[in-house]
Amino acid sequence: MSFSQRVYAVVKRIPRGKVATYGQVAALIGSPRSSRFVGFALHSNPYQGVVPCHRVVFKDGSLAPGFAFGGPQEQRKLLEAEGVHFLDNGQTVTVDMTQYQWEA
DNA sequence: TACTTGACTTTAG
DNA sequence: TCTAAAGCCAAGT
Repeated sequence: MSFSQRVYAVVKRIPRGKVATYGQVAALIGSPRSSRFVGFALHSNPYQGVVPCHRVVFKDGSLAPGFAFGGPQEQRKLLEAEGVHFLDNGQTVTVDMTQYQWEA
């Protein structure tokens, strides 16, 4: 199983209504410092609709700016549709990690 | 075939 | 406490 396939396998395990961080996913596949490639693997996600890459966020709960989907707004909509609550301080929009972070 | 790049995190200064 | 740099690994050029 390739590195990217392991990434997809882990991300697919994230339940609806929960989110995980890049570092968390990287740690679960055995490479805690490979978070950069976790993002890269999701970027070239061949399983759209299968791998919920919108459930993967930054360590602080914020979303990837300008890259994901149609932008962070789109990712936010997907997560809110699953019941994930966002904290909007006017500047940045972040997921409430204390409540919604996935505990593997 | 080899080099560069990329949705990041962590550690050291 | 804040800033800077290193490290991870596969895909694209």
